[in-house]
Amino acid sequence: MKPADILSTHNLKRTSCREGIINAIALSESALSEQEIRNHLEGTYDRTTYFRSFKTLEDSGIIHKIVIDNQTIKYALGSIIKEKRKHAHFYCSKCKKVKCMSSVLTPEVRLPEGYHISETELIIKGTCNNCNCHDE
Amino acid sequence: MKPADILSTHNLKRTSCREGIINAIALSESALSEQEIRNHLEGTYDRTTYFRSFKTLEDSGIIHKIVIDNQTIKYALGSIIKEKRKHAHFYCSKCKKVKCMSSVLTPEVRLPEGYHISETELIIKGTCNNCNCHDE
DNA sequence: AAATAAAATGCAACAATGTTGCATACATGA
DNA sequence: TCATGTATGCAACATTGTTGCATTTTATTT
Repeated sequence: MKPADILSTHNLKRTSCREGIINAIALSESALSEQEIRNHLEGTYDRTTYFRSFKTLEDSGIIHKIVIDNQTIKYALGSIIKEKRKHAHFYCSKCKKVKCMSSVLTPEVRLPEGYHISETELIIKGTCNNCNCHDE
Repeated sequence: MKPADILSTHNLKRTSCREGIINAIALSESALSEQEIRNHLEGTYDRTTYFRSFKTLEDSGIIHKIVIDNQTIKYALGSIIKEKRKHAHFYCSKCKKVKCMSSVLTPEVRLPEGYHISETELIIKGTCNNCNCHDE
């Protein structure tokens, strides 16, 4: 599905910024930071526009935000677009890339009486296959 | 073990700020944000001092940082102090408290060939027993 | 107890991100 | 094409992270 269609499907207006964001993320095999997305886009947009675009796209489930630590925020396509189950995210401390690990699903946890779960995040940190390969 | 002893054990100088931080966290049943810790302390310290104190204490494993999202950062005692295994953290979206869920250990994940794991974080979001109780 | 060396702190300055209000520009359905 | 509801850009401000440097403090040595 094209970025434009994704937006229409979710009753969102088609704007170049939104389409660009979706496109950039869709083309990348790893999750992207705001900065990385900005570099991919042709047009130049205000920070506020990115902020609100991310929010809108996230609210619709088109993208999802992955917070590695408070200085490392990445965006990937949401499960609505890529029919994926809830998966873990891997952060490589060398190349700083974040990849969705579709082979690792987030566990079904059991909490004490009275707790309600809305969301579970599993973040794995380490070094990726690519970085380890170059080392040897 | 008292805050002062914890510091000595780790070859760190005893300062009121560090002791205060450890003390505040130790007395709380939930993880604390910088702001919450600051409110607990008697003395007033510069932001930089907090920043560096957290870093030092974290490097020594005395405390650990829990990043819920980039605007919600909490600190809890490290596993060195409380002999705990790596556990999940629960974030209540109502009361905003973060609790260490010692009953839920982080899973042992298996990644594709070439990946090396240094750390695994499991964050569960939802509503806690206390908040759900008051609802009904 | 005083001196000293090493380390912690406060202050200034700056970067990145988050966030809101408001005027203006734009997309889309009629 | 027009009208309307939105999206955008700009300004302004909050929070957190981060570094350099001068000053103060801790802990050790005399």
